[in-house]
Amino acid sequence: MSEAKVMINELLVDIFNRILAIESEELKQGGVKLSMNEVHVLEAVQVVAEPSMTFIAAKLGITVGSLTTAVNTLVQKGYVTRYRFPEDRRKVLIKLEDKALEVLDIHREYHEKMIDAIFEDLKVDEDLVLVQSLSKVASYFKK
Amino acid sequence: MSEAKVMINELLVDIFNRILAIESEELKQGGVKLSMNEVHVLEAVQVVAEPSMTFIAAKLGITVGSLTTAVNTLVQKGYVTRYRFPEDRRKVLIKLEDKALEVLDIHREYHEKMIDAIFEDLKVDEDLVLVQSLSKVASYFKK
DNA sequence: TCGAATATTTTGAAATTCAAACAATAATAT
DNA sequence: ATATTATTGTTTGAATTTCAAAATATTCGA
Repeated sequence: MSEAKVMINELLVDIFNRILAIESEELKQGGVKLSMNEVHVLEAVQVVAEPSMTFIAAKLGITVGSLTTAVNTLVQKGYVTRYRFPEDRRKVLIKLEDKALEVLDIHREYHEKMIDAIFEDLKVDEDLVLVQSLSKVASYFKK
Repeated sequence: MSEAKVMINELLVDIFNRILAIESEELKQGGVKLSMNEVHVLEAVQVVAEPSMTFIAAKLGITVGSLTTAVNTLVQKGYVTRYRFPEDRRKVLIKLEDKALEVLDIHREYHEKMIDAIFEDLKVDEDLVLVQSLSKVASYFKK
């Protein structure tokens, strides 16, 4: 591997290893009582086009069974509610309650700070390269 | 947030959510019986300067107690051994056995394929931008 | 309508995690 | 030297998270 490749690899591994612990710490300081796992479920519900169990689980890379238990506790804590999708009553859709939206606001602020740190000092055409590079990583993981 | 920032954010979240499941699948197909967690422990042992429990746990972003249980099973399965560091007998250092090195070879191949996919079609000066951008993300997470 | 396919929950068990208590060794201060 | 404090790691006890497989409900297609 070339020097740049070795570096990219180490950086990705490092970021991956640290990100969860640090996000978790940030949330705790923001007064949020949920685990990172639970917050990521909320985030996926918000982002996914149709928030059914199957789609949310796919977005998170976990099984639907795992998601069921996660949603159980979130429902119990009052962050989300379940409802049947009228057009296809097999599907269970998840709705975010106000409590969840507050948490997601705090989490989004953290993400924005992170992204700003990345973009600091980058020029416009460099932004483009970064977006394209990350697109490649993402599509590599999707196929 | 600008459009580029929104995209970067979504890409990072996507990559993060998928990477574990896919790495795990790749390993299974390579005939490796270990979980991704266990493989990441081996990886950290290999990378860290002095493979003591504290340093390895810090590299992984988990508590030393959690690492102890992970190392217990890896010792039991014959992938690593523990030994006391003579210069400071409080420290327990971890040594990779041949079995572990084989697994890490398979895992490294996967990482190389991933990195190659990223670098495909990128030009040299674009490589530099990517490295610098990721360095920023990494240093953001370290401070 | 009947059987296959899809969507989700339940079940049972294993893996992973943490915080706090405990034990051993080293460093510092008195 | 010896007591105190700090560092390093393991153990404990409990909670969380995960999965695969079985069970249930609904929809779709023949």
